[in-house]
Amino acid sequence: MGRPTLADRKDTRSELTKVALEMIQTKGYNAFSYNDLAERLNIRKASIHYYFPTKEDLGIGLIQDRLKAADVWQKAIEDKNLDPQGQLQAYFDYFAGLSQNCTRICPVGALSSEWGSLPPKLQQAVNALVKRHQVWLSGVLEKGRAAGQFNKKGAVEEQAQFIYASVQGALQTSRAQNNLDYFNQVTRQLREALKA
Amino acid sequence: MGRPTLADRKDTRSELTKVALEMIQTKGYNAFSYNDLAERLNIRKASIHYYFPTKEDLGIGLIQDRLKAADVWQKAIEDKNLDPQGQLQAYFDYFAGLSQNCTRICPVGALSSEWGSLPPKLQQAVNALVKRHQVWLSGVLEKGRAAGQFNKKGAVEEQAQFIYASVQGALQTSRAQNNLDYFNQVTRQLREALKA
DNA sequence: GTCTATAGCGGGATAGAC
DNA sequence: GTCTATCCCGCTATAGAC
Repeated sequence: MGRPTLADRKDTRSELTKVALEMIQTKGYNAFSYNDLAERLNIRKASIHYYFPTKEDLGIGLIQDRLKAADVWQKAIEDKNLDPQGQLQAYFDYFAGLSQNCTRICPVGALSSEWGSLPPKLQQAVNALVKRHQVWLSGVLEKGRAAGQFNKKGAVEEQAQFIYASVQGALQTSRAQNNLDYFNQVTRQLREALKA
Repeated sequence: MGRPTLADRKDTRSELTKVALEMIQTKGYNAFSYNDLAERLNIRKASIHYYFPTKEDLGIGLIQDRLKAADVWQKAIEDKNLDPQGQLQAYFDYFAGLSQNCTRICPVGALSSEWGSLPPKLQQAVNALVKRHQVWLSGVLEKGRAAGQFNKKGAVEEQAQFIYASVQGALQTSRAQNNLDYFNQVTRQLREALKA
């Protein structure tokens, strides 16, 4: 382990995925470059290839980071002992916070919109993350049904898809309208639609 | 089937917006080039600048085309004398068809996801189209409420936003999962949520 | 209205020094 | 691990002939 050149950076790799994530959320996958990242981190763009030989590798690595972050988030929620209603609300709150005053959307939604231009392995990584979200939502719905908090219209998996799609679309349209109320109105109606 | 040639092209401008539209729907705004368009139309890329001096002009022109197409579609729906329920279903059917077997999404959703990389005037054009959709949806909901077909939970504008966001998100996730049932499940649940 | 030719820039990626 | 230097490519856009 060599001495870091820049004293204020602990982990270049995680800084890279963090900034790349932000750029995907704000501009999209095809609108940022290694040069953009290099300027933000104050390094040369060639250095980025040490961590991520190709941009595809960077995209995949970044999505895998989100997969781990989802694990951490889900465990943290578990520890709060919220009821299913509260867990669903925490999910909505997470995305409302991610929005950063209508400047960012979900990276998965961003990548899904550029689907046809993504390398297949990156598509697979995105898909795995979508599945993870939907499985978690299905679990929450299942528990909520048992607790009498949610209705039983259709399979939980279908309701999970409904929630997921609506949240993604709401984040995007909310940003385009520059109005976070848009997002909140959608989640309010989702809660209503799921009520027992 | 060969490419369109000079002989069977009636209107280069409309061919350009048509192909650019398709590419935005499949790959996104930042993932297609004038060269891509030139190859598809079998012309040289410099010729495209005659119609659209900049890519921004092309994007705006293409969205304005969609605005006109929305007018035409809405008038055609009017002529069918469908009840509000039927009009809403026609709206869903329109997007299911636009999906082209999970290869395309709504161009507005695509552009919304790349928001931070779009020129301001293109953002404005996109916003106008979103508004048009939501105003139409609000009108349908209003009539449907009067006819006792829809519930009156919240303002029609809020329900219109809910529908719009869910459709956009459903198209995108449907494609990522390569499963058009995904889209249909979401619209089914939307109908359920709106029921009187 | 479409062409050829090219300017000018920025993209991802690599080689090799340190 | 980060650097400099560089390659090759594709991009948007322009000039000017036809």
